[in-house]
Amino acid sequence: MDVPSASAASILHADLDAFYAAVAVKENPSLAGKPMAVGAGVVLSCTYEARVYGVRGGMPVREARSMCPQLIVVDGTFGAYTEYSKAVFTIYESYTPVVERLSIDEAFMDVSGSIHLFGTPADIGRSIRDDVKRETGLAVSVGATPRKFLSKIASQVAKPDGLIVVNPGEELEFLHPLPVSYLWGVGPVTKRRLNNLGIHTIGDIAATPRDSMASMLGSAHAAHLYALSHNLDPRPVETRRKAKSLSAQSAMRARIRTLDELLPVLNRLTDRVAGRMRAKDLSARTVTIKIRFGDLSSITRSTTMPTSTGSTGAIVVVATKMLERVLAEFPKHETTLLSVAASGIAKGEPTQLAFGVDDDVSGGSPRELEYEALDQSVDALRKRFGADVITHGSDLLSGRTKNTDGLSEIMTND
DNA sequence: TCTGGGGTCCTAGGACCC
DNA sequence: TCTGGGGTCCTAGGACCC
Repeated sequence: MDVPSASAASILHADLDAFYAAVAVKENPSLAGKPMAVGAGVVLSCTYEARVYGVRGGMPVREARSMCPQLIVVDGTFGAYTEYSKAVFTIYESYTPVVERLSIDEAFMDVSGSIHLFGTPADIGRSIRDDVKRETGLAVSVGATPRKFLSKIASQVAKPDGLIVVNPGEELEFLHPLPVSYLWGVGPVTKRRLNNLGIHTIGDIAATPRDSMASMLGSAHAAHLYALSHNLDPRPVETRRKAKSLSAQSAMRARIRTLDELLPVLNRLTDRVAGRMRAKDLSARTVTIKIRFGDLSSITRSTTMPTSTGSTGAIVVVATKMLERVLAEFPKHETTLLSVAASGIAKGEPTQLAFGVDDDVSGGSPRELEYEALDQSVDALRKRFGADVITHGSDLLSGRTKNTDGLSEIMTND
């Protein structure tokens, strides 16, 4: 009898092939077999027919077109992706309850408890691939090994439309000949640094003293890569992972410089972030804005509040102050991207009223603001601050806020 | 001719507290 | 009074992932 053991190849990594492009083809079969890319501005995903020409995800659409003039580009704004993703994850969950969602098209599964029901990890990998193809028409590549990071590598090697199983005892033989870029955490910069040290394969990392990598990469990064190269990765498959931050960003084609032009964007982004937080009953303490300039350099500014909030109004207040600061600091710069993020996320905060006190009515934006989270009624706030205008965050954003007497302004959001 | 919209983790310096 | 060490929090930047 098969005894499920921790050393079996029982961690699966499943990765849908060219997900966005594949869904686009399913929705519009006339695209089948043609070089096609999904994206606007940059390529999100492209068919294997397009990859033959060198087209890759992340590449500007313009560049992709120059490599492959007959490339068909569709914009990915249709909403079928989540439907397909849900159908696929339902299949995964029919094989094991231990499914860790990495993204819309990627998951880890621990099938060690499913072996007595469905067969070996290799059997399960084959069954999942068959089910996904039959029920959704999509190809999914699967890696099955004893370790998370190794399964992820195996599924990459298996692409397109493949299955690779690495059994206990075979890991290093599989791993060591591969180029370093297969490792999670090795991007262009790290690859270049490693290559400069004469390190090209994962086996080279394993044979290099940690200290000589640490001086180039930092100690944590070096230790991480060294561990992976020796097949050390104790991380379990986790079914639920709490979000640590939420963000929204917007790239701007028309380059803009002034606060007046940027504020509507800031308000819209903040409303998106805060709305998503409230929908999940979350609140956050730290607000970060990121600005990218015309020369592609970027800066971030963050503020940590004394307490968490999910209020659009409170976040707008804090973000606006930072934006004003940045514009004063870089007056000549064009802004090409603005991002608003909330981190330090907590769950189930009590009722909050975030408020700002505006003692300067001449400017369009609130100044000298305080913010707190209060468990007080609006009436109590009105008494305390003498406000005669109470506005909701959404009113603030739609521009219907009235700064009548300018005594103060209270923004609530509940 | 410069490229979207989400995320995670790490580092380093300074402030502050014990 | 001076000096030192350890720990935590905050800010800013950077690399990387899908």
